[in-house]
Amino acid sequence: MPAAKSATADPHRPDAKPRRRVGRPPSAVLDQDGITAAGLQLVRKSGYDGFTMAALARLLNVAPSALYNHVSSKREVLVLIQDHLTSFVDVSAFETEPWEQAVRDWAWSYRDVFSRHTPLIPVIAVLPVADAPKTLAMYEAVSAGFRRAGFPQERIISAIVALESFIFGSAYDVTAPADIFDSGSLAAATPNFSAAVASLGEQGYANQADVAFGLGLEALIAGFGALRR
Amino acid sequence: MPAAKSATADPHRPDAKPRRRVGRPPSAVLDQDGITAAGLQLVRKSGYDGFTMAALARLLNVAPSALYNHVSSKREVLVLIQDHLTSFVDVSAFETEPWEQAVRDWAWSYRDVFSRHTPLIPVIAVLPVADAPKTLAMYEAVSAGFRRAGFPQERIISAIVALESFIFGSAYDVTAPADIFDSGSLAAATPNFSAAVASLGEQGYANQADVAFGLGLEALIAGFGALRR
DNA sequence: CCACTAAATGAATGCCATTCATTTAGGACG
DNA sequence: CGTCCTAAATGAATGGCATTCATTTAGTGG
Repeated sequence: MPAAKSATADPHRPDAKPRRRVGRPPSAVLDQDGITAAGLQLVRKSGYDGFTMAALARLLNVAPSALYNHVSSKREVLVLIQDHLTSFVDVSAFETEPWEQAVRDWAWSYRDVFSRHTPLIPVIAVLPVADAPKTLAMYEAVSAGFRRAGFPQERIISAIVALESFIFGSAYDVTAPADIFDSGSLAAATPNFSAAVASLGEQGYANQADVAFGLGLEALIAGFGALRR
Repeated sequence: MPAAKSATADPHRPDAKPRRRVGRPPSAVLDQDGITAAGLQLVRKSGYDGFTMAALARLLNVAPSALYNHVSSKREVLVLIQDHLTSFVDVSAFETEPWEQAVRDWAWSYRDVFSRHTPLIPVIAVLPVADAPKTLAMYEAVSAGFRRAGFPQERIISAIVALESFIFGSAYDVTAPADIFDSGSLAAATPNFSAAVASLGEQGYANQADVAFGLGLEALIAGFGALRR
């Protein structure tokens, strides 16, 4: 598609405005894939605060109301972005690695993807899988891996849900400020907690959030591994 | 405090309006505790969608702008509510029960409280503890329990963070629709996943979310219990 | 060829958090 | 006892937001 030539008024600074005349255009400007791609681009540039329907429309060189011919709400755009992001979660290890390592690789990848998109978590967590085909594909790959590893059928979903819950919660941690556990002036009143925080700081350790995630993940893998038969 | 008498105009339906004349009132109408209590009441009645500064002001019989003499933003009200709710989390078992049971009781209680307040989770997860004294008190009680149980000092915070992440993620599950795993028309393409969902449904089991939470929690307790010395 | 429907614009609408000027009252200090 | 300073209320903006609606134009199926 060629860049729209400036054919009308105001040959000034702010270029690239919805310079298109009223009425249905010869060929459709928008579709769900394009909206999804632009949405992701906008989020990466401006974050979820800057992600507004108006800004999305501007990026797509379209009037805001045009978006509503293709999605029914802003929430639906978020769902499209979420589902697209899920295709970046790496499930390949379920084909190549033993179960423990596959779960480990998948979980780290899943957490990393959504730690940069925590505002989507409230959306994902209650979204029917039928509304998100790529997400469903991820579940299929993971479920298959669990079945092949000898998991009893009726425990597979519960185990995945538990892992996912841990992953979502941990994704928030990644974004927390480094000094989140500074008790400040109340430190004297919380000796046990403050001492624990201090001794954690003494280790030159890597990322605080990574340590906690690794610790919890290994416990879950060990615990769930025992369910196999 | 006696109900404000109708002293002015408009003796019509909508009673209880900010019928107070301009200027500083003889004694302060608002304070943070009152705002917190009204906020919680409003959330219980109208949910987080209905929780607006205007609605909160109406409940307190005050103009919306008056709130800003006591809090700097809506987010601060949410923080006040969050901290207040945390005092409902039961940490008493750390004084009376063995470590495993204490963690179990605490975790279930924590999840139950916030499963009815999931919109607070993004706020809590990145909130410096110094801004939430009751939350800090909870951490102190839990840390003390871990120390007494023989946990190495430098692992206590990571273990608590991991548990908390799991708890927050699981709180969302509680609110998910029951049919969230219906794959609908795509079921044929996801045989492993669909079979797992079906066999889960066959058990007459209790709450799906409770089963997953119990499963994950027991794995974490078992895994972390092994760290003690 | 004609009706129908899809896809754009642009102008509302209503809600929301927040700010600001203004008013009034209490308290500290002389 | 008066005079400032500051705290705490009102009410009127402000600007941003998602969403809706009337209107216009164009492609499509009978």
